[in-house]
Amino acid sequence: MADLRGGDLSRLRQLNTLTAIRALRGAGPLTLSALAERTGLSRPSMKEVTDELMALGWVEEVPPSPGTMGRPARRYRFRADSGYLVGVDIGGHNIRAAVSDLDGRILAETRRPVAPDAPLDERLSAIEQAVSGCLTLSHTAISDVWTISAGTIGVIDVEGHVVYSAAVPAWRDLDLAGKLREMFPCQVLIENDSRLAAMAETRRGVAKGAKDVVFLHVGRRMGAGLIIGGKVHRGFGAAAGEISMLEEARWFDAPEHLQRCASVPPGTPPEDAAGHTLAAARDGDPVAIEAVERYVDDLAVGTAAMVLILDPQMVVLGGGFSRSADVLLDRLRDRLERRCMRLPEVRASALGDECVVAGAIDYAVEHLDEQLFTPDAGPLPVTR
Amino acid sequence: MADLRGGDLSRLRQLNTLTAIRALRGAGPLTLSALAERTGLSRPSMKEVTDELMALGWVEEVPPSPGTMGRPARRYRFRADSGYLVGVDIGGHNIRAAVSDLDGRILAETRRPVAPDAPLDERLSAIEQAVSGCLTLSHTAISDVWTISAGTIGVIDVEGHVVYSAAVPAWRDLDLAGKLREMFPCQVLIENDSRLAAMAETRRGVAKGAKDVVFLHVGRRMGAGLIIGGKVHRGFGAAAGEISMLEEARWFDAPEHLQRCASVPPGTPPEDAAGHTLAAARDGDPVAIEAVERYVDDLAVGTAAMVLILDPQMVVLGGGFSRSADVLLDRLRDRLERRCMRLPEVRASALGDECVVAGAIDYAVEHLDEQLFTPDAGPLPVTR
DNA sequence: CAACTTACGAAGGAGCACTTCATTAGTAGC
DNA sequence: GCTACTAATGAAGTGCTCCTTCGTAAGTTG
Repeated sequence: MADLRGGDLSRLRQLNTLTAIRALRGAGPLTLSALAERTGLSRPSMKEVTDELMALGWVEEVPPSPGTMGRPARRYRFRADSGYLVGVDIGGHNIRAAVSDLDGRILAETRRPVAPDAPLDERLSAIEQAVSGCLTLSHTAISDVWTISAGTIGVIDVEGHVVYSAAVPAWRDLDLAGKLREMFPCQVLIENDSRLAAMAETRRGVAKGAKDVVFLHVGRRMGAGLIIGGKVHRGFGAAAGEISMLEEARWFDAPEHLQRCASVPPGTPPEDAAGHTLAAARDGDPVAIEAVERYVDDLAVGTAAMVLILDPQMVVLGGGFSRSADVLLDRLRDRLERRCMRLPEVRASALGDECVVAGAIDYAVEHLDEQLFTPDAGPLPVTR
Repeated sequence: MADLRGGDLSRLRQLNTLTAIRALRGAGPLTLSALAERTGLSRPSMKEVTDELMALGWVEEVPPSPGTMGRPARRYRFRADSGYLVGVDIGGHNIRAAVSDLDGRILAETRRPVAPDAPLDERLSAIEQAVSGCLTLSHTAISDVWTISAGTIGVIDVEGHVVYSAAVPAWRDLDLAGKLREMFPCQVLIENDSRLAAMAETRRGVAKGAKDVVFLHVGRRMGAGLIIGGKVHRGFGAAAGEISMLEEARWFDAPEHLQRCASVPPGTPPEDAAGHTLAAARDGDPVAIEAVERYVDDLAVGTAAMVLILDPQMVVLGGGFSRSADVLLDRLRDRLERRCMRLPEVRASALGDECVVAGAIDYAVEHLDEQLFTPDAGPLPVTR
């Protein structure tokens, strides 16, 4: 019972215009006939629509492809470069940023280390530097950026305030969206990093096309991102996926098994300890294997809870530890098989460290699509 | 990226026709002007649409309301009685059935007891009797029934096969939808009972309008139904909500605390034991209170898992034990507050034993709406 | 260079919704 | 009982969008 608005004639045109854009996105350059066939419209009507879109700057003509029979058809493509999107991953130890076109194709990427206990100003200026760095790399002006989309640890409310963040002390109660809006003159979106990573997996990763996905963000901290019905699930208070708060789920302290393992050489910096244990387990060190077994035992409890509650199509293992997925995956699968009714596919992320940045960009793309393809949004804006 | 179909002129008309039906549903009889205003169409256009709908039998004229200024406007209403829906609750001990009109208003209801260990044939014939009983009560012919929608314990796959059912032995591996199709000459829908009850709560119960709801189906067996984004969440293998399978969630044996309580008089039939304990706790019996405390302790673990994972707007306590919600609700709220990040609203179902039947009917209504309001479904069928 | 293939562009036609205006059927006041 | 007022009705005319059809243009192939 969403809207009760009946259709005007102009609305039909609007609908067809948007359908044309939609058909041009993703698919490469298309001829008029191909477009007409895909959308079900006749060529003359399609012509009018494309003319309008060209005038508005959403679509441009590309040279016809030679070597074809008959008169060469003119081809049109979506001008993905008529605007740019920026994704930011505000992690504890690193700030990553990437620039993409409106199709979400990443053009440049940067990374800046930052201390976990750095004061707020330092952290914010690292963000600014990371963003301007990748803008420079991709020869893009900030004025051409339509949306900046950032992911960070913690619970972020609908307006972009950080409600809660265990990992970054300076983050708490911060109006992050407001701060970023002061820094950049464009639309700002904020989301939880695990949710963004989950999104990236369903858009461009191993879970491409899956509708119900549980993404495990495993590293020195545990997080989860849920895709339900093909959409990111935020929850009523934007706190969905925080299963690590539940003692019985045994997630909170699970990484300790890896970090405090006796096989880690003394003097190893704490951020590398778990990596050592996982590597040792891969090489057959029995002490390390024992630690990994205990780690996966704990990981599997919270995961089984999510699988039993949601019955997803796939569980994706991502985050820092997913580099050692070969050590973890079969063990996790084994535990889940015993605990769950139906074992979902269990796979490792293929996106690695870029998953949050990519997800932030995918989130911005989705936001753009929603703005475009919501019928009641009024006429298409001019892009130049 | 759902459909790429551009709009035809006829599609615009179709869209407006459906919008008109939509506006007439729920809202009572409407005048042409009122309809036109709601849908945004002009009166002349609306007139054509209503004429068409009258010809097809979807809408009928009602006498104009007297006592109004000016020329009395003719009024139209949706013919909710041009078809009927039947909802069935196939429980362990009872079969319930109800007949409703196309708006989901329940016209008649019946109940037939059946033994939990009854053979398949007996159970199926009880279903047939329950359905024909309420058809007789409401003076409805089976040929006027468009859809039969049934809810039952267990995991039901997409085609209506029972994949798993712990409670009803004869149920396992049954093609329930097929059996019902043999019995009744209409569309058949099958769903898990907890999910249907959850649906009823968001359509007509305490969770009306809420988008994310966890429904606890508590009684001698534990179940859960999830509403996510306003829709019933089935899961990829239709096994969502089966948290009681997880040992750590402590749901499976939770009812034992109530059933084996020392305050239950010896000789009480097992199905009444828990009711006794809950009643005794209400009266202040310390032994019973102790049992209830332990019960809610366990109930809260699995519930907290769902709340932390999904962050719902509301938790609804339903099922047999919800009659004693006054004893349970505050205790549950207290536990959840301690365990969860954000305490959702916690409320008791107001629908009682009818919740599954009502949900089955709501499910059928939703199915009908989807068929009607999916643009690509072709022209409206004639209803008479 | 001729024949063939394929796309383009203009013209004519149909369907749907909008606006406008005279008409009709009631109620309220004298 | 008559007149004035109100609000819905029905018909006519207009505009927009999309469709079909047909002649023309721009290539490739033999």
